[in-house]
Amino acid sequence: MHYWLMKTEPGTFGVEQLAAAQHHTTGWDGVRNYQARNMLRDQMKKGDQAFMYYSSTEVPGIVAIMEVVREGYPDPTAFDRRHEHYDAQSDRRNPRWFMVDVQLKRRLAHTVTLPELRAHAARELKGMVLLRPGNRLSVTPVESAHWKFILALESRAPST
DNA sequence: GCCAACGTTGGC
DNA sequence: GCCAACGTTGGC
Repeated sequence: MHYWLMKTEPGTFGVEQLAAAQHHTTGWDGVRNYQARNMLRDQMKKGDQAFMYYSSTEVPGIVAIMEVVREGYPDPTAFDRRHEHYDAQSDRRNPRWFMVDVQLKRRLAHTVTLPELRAHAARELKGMVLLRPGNRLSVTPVESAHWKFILALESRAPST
């Protein structure tokens, strides 16, 4: 089993919306970056776990755990002329963009914040892709040791 | 195939 | 709102 981190902006799609969705499940559509696309299409497997991460918010951080419940398939929003993620270069015969379905497993007891993660960037979370300078990938792999450590951070007192 | 210009991401 | 970092585009 592999672990991932998936970014979202709470104003666009937040954990409340995922919790309210049918079967607590949503298609993670709209990713328009080739590196992220490759992971969605080729690497993410049913049963993999993913952190839901809030970016572009007052306190960025990890808010929930999700599970991949459907493996990569073409992102239909790319075919929809009226959709903001429409891409004329993607067609059904040769789709360019892919997505997976994810299901909410649980919210974290409290947000594990970016500053909190950064505090461990030199040791326990060394090499974590999210923490690499200039990283902008919206889907990143998470090493299992890092995953476990972040869950241990969750059970500590919330940082301020 | 290089690389400058441009657009986007996302932390601060 | 600023801006650094990065990806993409397009002229040559």
